[in-house]
Amino acid sequence: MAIKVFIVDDHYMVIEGIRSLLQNDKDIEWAGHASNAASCLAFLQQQQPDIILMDINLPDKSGIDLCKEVKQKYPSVFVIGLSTFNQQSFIQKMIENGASGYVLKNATQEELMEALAIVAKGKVYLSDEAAQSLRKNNTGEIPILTRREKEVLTLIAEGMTNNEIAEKLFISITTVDTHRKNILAKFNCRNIASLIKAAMQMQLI
Amino acid sequence: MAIKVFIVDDHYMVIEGIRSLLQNDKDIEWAGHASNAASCLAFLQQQQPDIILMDINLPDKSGIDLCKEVKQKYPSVFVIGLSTFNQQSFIQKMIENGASGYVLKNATQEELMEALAIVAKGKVYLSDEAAQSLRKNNTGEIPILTRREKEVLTLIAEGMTNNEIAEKLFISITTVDTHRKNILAKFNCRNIASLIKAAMQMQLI
DNA sequence: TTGCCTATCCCTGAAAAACAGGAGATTTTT
DNA sequence: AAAAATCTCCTGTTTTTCAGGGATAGGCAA
Repeated sequence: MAIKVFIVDDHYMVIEGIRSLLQNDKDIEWAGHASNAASCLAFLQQQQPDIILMDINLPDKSGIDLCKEVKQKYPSVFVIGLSTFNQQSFIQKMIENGASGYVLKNATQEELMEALAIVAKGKVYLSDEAAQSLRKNNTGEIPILTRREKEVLTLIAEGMTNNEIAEKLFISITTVDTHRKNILAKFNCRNIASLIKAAMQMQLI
Repeated sequence: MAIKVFIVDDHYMVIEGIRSLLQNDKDIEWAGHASNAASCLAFLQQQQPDIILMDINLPDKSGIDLCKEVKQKYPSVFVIGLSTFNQQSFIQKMIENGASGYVLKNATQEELMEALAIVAKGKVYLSDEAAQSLRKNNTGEIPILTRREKEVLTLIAEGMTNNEIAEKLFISITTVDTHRKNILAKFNCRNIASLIKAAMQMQLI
């Protein structure tokens, strides 16, 4: 029985690319495509494919969130993350949210077919690069920030000084500084520059 | 006579998508593809296509720089920028560097064909969204950094102190400080936190 | 209730960076 | 060749950040 594959990606050319890669394979059935999370969910109400190839960057909702929602509502549908970014934090998040695989957009046809075959069996497929970046750099875990810390982090990223943040939040400068210190520790960063970079990469800002 | 089209994009699926979009058109001849700037330039030494569809995010060099280089060496080759990002700063830069068009990756087949046809005639094509974002929002201008400044910015983002950067680049601390100062001025940022955020958003890091 | 944990709060002193304001040397552009 | 941009370096002052430390309030579990 052919594997029914559905695609969510806001780039027409990527959809077209995948379609052309899959169309000649008899084991694959093209279930359709969506260019945003909303129409993907609408489609799933009508019918469920076997596998969804899901872009991480969607216009209305991140693929990471969409994945979670889909797996909650339709646990039998397998999700493969699709992304330009070989970022372990993304990969990790997708897997945590129930994805069965992660494939980079520069993957070859063989890789893609392999991923679909393996995931269809209920196993997990990670493209080589993805697996590699998951293994090394275990530092890439997303730190858990408290409400206050998130607040402070956001304000820091907006360019405010400790002084200004303190005034805004009605707390002492030294308190802001402590938060800052704790955030740095959680991110394992030496200074604000690398912190902001890391936080941006993890899409926390 | 068919238009010879060459593609530079590091995403296999995008290349495949475009190929499948173009392959049935008799006015289009597929000249080939490259996945990075270097092999694109190597190809051009052998032969020149009529139009290059050029991704802005290449692994070895930005499409913006590559465009400049290509137009310098082969002025008769037309370049169409290809990108996920509808950012007027990118569009502007590409046009400044001699590109004849800018198409988003979520463009339809018709748009793409139209762009190729118009550009082949020597005119400029901008996708509707691109044109629109060129008109409004002059705020998103990408600052022009010198080579040294880019270098320093990158090291700052990696969390290095002025001192360390100075050692690494074999220049004085005060020089690093000057670069830092100039970068902040160019970005119109108050401090490093907001600078890094801005630079990340502009994909400069 | 007591004890533990976490989030929140605060302090000091040293290090680092930002800011102001200059200036000479080299490379690129015109 | 002249003008403009870039890279280099300086002094001194102010501000911010960093790295120690410690205190308090609230939630939760034994």
